[in-house]
Amino acid sequence: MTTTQDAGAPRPVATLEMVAALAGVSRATVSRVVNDSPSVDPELALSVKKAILALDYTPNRAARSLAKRRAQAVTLIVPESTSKVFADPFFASVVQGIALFLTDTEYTLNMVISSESKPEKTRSFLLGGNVDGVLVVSHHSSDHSWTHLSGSLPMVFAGRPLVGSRESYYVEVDNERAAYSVTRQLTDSGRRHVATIAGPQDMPPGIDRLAGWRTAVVEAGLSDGLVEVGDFTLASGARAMHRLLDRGTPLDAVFAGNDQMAAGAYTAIQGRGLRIPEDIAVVGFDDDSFATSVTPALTTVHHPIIELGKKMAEILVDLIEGRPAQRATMLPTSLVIRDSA
Amino acid sequence: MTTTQDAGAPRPVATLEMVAALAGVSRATVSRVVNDSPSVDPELALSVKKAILALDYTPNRAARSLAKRRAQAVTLIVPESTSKVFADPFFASVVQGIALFLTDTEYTLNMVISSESKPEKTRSFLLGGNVDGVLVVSHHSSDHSWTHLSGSLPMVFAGRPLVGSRESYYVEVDNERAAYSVTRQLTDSGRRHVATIAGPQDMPPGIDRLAGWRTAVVEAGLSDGLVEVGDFTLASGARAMHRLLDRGTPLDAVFAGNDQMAAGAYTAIQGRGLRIPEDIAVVGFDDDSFATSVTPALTTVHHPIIELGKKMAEILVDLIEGRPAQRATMLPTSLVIRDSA
DNA sequence: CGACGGCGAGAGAGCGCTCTCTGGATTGTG
DNA sequence: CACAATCCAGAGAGCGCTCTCTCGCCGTCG
Repeated sequence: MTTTQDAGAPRPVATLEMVAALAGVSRATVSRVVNDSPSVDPELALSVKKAILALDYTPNRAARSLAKRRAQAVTLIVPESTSKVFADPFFASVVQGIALFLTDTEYTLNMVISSESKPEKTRSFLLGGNVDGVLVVSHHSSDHSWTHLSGSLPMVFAGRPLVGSRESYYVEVDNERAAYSVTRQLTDSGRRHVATIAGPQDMPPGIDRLAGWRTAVVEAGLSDGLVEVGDFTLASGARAMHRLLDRGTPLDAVFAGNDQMAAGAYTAIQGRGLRIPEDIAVVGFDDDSFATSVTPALTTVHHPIIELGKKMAEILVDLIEGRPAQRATMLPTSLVIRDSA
Repeated sequence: MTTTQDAGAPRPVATLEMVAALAGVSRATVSRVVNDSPSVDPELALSVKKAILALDYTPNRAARSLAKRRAQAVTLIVPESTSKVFADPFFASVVQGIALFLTDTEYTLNMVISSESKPEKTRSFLLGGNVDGVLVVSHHSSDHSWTHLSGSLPMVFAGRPLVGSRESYYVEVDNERAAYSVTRQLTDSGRRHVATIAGPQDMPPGIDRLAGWRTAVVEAGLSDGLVEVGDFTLASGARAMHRLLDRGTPLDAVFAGNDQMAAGAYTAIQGRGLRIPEDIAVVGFDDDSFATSVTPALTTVHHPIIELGKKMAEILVDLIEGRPAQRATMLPTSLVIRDSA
């Protein structure tokens, strides 16, 4: 019914000045209280706080950034290719972790989809002083197109970048070790024909998890030839499993590079009338929503993805604020034993 | 207190002033060129543009917002409950659509996870003039906690809000009609025992799709008693399907409220050795990644989710800029016939 | 008892931009 | 040809905040 007349009702936002007036002090003092700097008379501070409450005052971000020459914002870059698999539970959880950490800070999270078509736009946005730091989340290797920015702007990656890892800040888990240990779960229980559905071999997690599997099977004196590669999607997992099954060689266990592919493997295996884990044991990696939504519940490696996001944000904020941080951060994983192996 | 000796390298960002100096004009003129306002001598404009290029100038967001009294930013609210199912392909695609639209505008997208624990923080952030508009995406009904803000701030919802839909702006598809038509696909092909796995009955899509199914089966003279309710997750779809199968009554077709639940139904059906579509035909809703990653490929309703995100953003920007917009926007759906029915 | 030091609060100068207002040049009109 | 209307660029006042600098007050020391 209402004719939307512009941005709506007069929204009388309180300013620092108004608070100062109400509290009978100078702007500077209010500013000190707001940024709880030391050395403000407690009594005065109290009356300022009351005024703030009374006026429902919120500092204006723009004014603050302008004065501070700090954007008070960090940007999450979503490479376009990733956005297609935005639905990846990995991505989703990382973002969640990041957002969770940032809500307790002064930093705002903004998101840009970096269209490969006009990277210039993204670049100038980032370098234009609109952002204090950058987070890059992607499973893919292509995003190292951003690595070069890390000289001019703090940035943190999810996962070890394929190149330039010595100069970059990143957070990850020890994929290789975790893959090794979950594969051991298979070999230790007597499986003799242990295959793997590996992730893309141009991505560190794909590479490292395959390496961990290989170490385990070789150590157990088994063949390391049962490898098929997928792309971390459910469908690719199913296809890879079919190829494995079509080889006609014995097969009694498989380690999938992530849970989505494991779920795909399930449909292939069960579609052929085979049982899990009786005929073929399956283990995955990530412990995401797929792990528990399949039957039987998947034995997998718990990947602390939300933690990973939080940690990334934490490191970025440290960097922005000039605190020292270590370049590589490893988060612990743990084995989650369920019913599939 | 860290002596923030700004860790970042000297980042010599160009200012309007510098551009003006280089071009030999006043700041005002540069500003006019940047905002391509009319009435600037083309020749002058050209030299300004050259100066901009030469200095790699990017307007400072904070300064601009401060002067304009516009944040030039829109916020996406992610209710905490949703963030748990952030991996929902629906959510992911909507966000993608939003981001895609906004990259071509002056608006920045920022994301907040509204923790139910401290809604006050979110509220004051939104009302503090840090944001020009709000987008709310959630399958759930709880987010109408935000509806009351729509008086003070333009906001657009994904999907019809359960309450207050007359006063809200939202974009959606005609769930009921689409559900009707996909169910017709079942009844028209001679299925006589058409069940449904409905979504939550406290969410408009859940309600409307069930209604569409009901209309179709009643119209075909069939029973409308074969209803089980799920929560839009894969696992719930499987459970609901099992319940349907356990009824012991004849059943030769099922309409799942979304593709994820349809995928869940697949595992239940195939797990019992029944064939799709020979024994039971299955149709879904959304046409998301699940639709094509299952075998046989799912017949479903194409839900233009990315478009929906784009449209939401478009409407929000219209609202912010004072252009008129209609409250309810319906996007067209289409039937996608594959192999499952 | 005067000088000095320390500390807390105020004054005021910006931060980089927008936008209204003004003034001068150009064009149109009687 | 004088005067008004038109147009366009420049001047300058902020937008709301931070932060350095200054000042006034008090306690302490010589």
